[in-house]
Amino acid sequence: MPSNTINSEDWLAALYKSGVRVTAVQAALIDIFARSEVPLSAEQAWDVARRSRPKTGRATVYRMVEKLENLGLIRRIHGYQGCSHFVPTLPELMMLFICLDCGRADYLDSQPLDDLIQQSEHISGHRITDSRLQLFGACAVCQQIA
Amino acid sequence: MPSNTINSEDWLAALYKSGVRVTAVQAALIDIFARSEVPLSAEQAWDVARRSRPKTGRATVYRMVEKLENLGLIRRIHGYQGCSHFVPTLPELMMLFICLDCGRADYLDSQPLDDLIQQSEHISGHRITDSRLQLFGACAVCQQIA
DNA sequence: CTCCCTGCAAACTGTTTGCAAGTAC
DNA sequence: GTACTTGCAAACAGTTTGCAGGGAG
Repeated sequence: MPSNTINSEDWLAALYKSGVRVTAVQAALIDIFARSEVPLSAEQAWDVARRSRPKTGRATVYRMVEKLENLGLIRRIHGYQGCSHFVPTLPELMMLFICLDCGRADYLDSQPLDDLIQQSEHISGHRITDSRLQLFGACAVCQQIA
Repeated sequence: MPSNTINSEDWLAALYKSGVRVTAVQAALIDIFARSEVPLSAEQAWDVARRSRPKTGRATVYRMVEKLENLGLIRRIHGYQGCSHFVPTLPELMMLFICLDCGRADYLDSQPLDDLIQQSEHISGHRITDSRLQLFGACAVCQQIA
């Protein structure tokens, strides 16, 4: 299904630019998030990281996740299973669909959402500066299987 | 601003109908959520509850919040400050705006969201069974003040 | 009278912090 | 060499669980 194509090198470059020192742990973590087909929590990322680097510290992963989130490279998703899972951020595509069967995330064109927000701003009189939309259901593939 | 008009009696009736025993603590908690102008966490609801009933147990509040959520009387919001705050559920109005200045919640007409979801279903091929949309910004009142 | 609800305390989970040693630059 | 990172262990916060006593139906 969705091809969350992320370029690890871009991420490393972004980290470097932000003044963060680029280390092996970081490169590993970035790779883990970039490659994962499903949203990962910090805890899960830690588990994966230890498979190749057993001595990786838990706190390191949590700190790294925080940095990646602050830099906007990963994005926290707010869903059924809690609010501690992250997906790589794809530029300008914020509308996220999560399949409740296979767990995979798909990024949808967010233009309709932008329109909706503009419309709501007009009607309500509020100034809307940020939004979170998550969609849940069965993805095209899982519908076939079921 | 928004008038989250909730009828406590309806809630108690819903509880009663669900087989839950109606007690003083429950009535108090329902009142707290119904009256609050801002989303409350279980912890915060506990704090409020103890003002009038100092011996109220923390666990009781957590259990009660869970029940109210399961019954659909309150709804967890997913926002900036975390994902552990709740607002009373207003029937059929799921689109929630949270003011980042005053913290208050406003319910917007969710029809546009329903349309958007239908549209996305068509385009993506996924079957969408649930959604979470949260909007953030400055409410009409806070814009005046600033 | 029965069973659910309550309060208390302890357990648990996910996350954060402090610190000495290590490492990028 | 300097300052940011790391791993470890301990601290922490929010939430859950077990249990004995109390109250609703």
